[in-house]
Amino acid sequence: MTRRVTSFDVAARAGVSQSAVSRVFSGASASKATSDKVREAAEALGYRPNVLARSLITGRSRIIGMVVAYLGNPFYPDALERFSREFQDEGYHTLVFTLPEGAGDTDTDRIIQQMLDHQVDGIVLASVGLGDALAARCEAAGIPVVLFNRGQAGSGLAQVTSANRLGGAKVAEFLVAGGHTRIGHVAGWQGSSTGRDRTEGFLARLAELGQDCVGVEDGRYDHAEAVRATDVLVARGVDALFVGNDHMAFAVMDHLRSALGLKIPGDVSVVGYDDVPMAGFAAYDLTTVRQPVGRMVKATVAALVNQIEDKSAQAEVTEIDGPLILRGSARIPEGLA
Amino acid sequence: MTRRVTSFDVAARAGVSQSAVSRVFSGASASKATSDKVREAAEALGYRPNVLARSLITGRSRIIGMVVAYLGNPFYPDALERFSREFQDEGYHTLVFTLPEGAGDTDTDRIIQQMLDHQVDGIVLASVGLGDALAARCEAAGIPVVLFNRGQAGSGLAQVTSANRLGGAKVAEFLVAGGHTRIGHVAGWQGSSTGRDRTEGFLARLAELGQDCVGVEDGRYDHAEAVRATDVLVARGVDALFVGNDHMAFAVMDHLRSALGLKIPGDVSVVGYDDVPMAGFAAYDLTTVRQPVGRMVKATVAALVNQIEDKSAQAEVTEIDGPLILRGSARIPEGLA
DNA sequence: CGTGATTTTGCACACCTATGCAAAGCCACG
DNA sequence: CGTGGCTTTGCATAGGTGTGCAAAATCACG
Repeated sequence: MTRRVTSFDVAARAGVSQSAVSRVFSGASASKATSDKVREAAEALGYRPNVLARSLITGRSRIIGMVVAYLGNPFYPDALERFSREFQDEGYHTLVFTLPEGAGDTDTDRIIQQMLDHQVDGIVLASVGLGDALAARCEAAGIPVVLFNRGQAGSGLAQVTSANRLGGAKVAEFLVAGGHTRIGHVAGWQGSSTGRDRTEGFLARLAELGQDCVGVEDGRYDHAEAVRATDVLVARGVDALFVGNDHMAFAVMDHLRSALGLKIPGDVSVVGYDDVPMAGFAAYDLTTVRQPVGRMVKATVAALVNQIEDKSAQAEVTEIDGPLILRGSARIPEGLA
Repeated sequence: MTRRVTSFDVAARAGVSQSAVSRVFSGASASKATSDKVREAAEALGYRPNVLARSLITGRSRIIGMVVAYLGNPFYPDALERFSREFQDEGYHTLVFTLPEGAGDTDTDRIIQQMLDHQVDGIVLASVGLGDALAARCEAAGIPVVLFNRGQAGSGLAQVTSANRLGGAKVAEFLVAGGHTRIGHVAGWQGSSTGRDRTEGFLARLAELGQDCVGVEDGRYDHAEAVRATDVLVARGVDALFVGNDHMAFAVMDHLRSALGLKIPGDVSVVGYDDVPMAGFAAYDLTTVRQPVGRMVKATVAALVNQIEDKSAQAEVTEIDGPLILRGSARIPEGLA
């Protein structure tokens, strides 16, 4: 185990002081001459600055804490992968924190502490299921936070979501235009802003169009709950279902077709939300509102980096619109094909 | 921004030296009396040891570098989530590194350097697609490495996989027992040990049973390639397909049913590999060989932690057997129902 | 060449904890 | 009470970098 090569070694070889080496590598001012000498020596010795020592002294780790709760919904792995890439490009790295199943306050506190311990420069809260306590405590710790795919009214926190109300409204218009009269809604978890907003936008537009909603059942973003909700709504004789996210929509479709023997969209139209890759698979061919993950991630990264580098920057609230993707799981209105 | 509370602050308040504080928190010997005083003072001040300073001096960061390439295959998010949990339980954290699409040597080198920069204590290479160069360089850097779901013969590296040859063999037996006579194989990428092993085990057992294989096409773990392979094999009149992983199997099934109008398992039986959660969804109901993710992850974590804590520990090669899960995508032999 | 303005450089210290070493404390036993 | 063995404690330093400050070097200009 050969000892690490330090800035002193480079300094000695280049015939300058250690601080000169430091300055060259941290981008501070240095004359062309010394800069060249230093780089050459560093190259020869294979020197790389020690990130830990640097972080210790600057108080900035160039690490982003990423809190996720449930990667079973394919929307999140997709986002995570993009986050990792984007942050890498910005010179940051991604430390993943996973919240246990039934995350209590104890767990939340532990996670926060661990993030503080590692002196993360910023935090992405990427799960709808995270308690407000977490966000509040991050904020209190003075670390920039951006909520991803999750809002929190009046929190003053930066947040990036898709235009959930608008998205819900689009679905309402689409289903009504399709001639559906008995429309039901398997809602996303109503404890989450994302779930609530989609539901609100959907119901509001439905009302504006003079349509009743046959029923709203909270699917809690859960497979089994979604199935239960489907049973309830089918019993009321729905001819269309708006499901709070794609992941639940798959469960709903499976149940409709296999257990209940219904045709999609013959008997029931189904519309989802997210447009995860799987939604395009032929087995589901799901009509759904696209969340533009790519742009959402970019916006989140930009907002976070901005806050990190300029602490006075105020938290932005970003909503990104996404189109309704027409596929085969829902009857398509005349003239839209 | 209030200054961090350091071990000196705690020491002052507790009336002991800084080293006493350090010893209490690093688990070294200390008398009950001082230990109590220190803990009390720490509690009162809200002290937590600075991980960076600790890492700097001990040379151990308690961070694991996790290299993944493609989270689109749901097997990996599942694994990642479990890794994160398991490592958290062991007091480690997970730094995620994402390999760009067409990862060249330049990218590889950059990733390695970044991991070295952060002084990760260990590395999990969790993708079949990673070049050997990466593994070799990690090894050379003297950092413990474990290959997850990926082998490399003669590399001397620790590795954890499922029993891929055996799994392939099980599928062969199952399909033959089911009375299939024109069996084809959409193989996993033959550049990966995982893909090769499954194929070898499958073909070998098929031969032992006196069955020909109608054809083997490399699906490269890719959606489009799998579809292409399916076309080729269907043209040769297959009545059963063994597909190298579930992710491709979904594409194959979609194509068989939607584009080619074939019934599963009426016209063609399909068997996959992995048993990702989606395989159980009614739309696919895929018969497949289960990779026991939970146990594989635990084994990987154990092996890595073991290597980290005892550098002389030699690299183990672990193969974990998984059962064939019978579902509806393939004809079930008499007497097995 | 002299002088002031500006850039570059080196010194020394800070960041915060772990740990080797020696001194001090404790205990038991004769 | 004295002595030896063992545990506990404090001192001082290392780990590798960034940065304020003052000295030195460079530059521009009269």
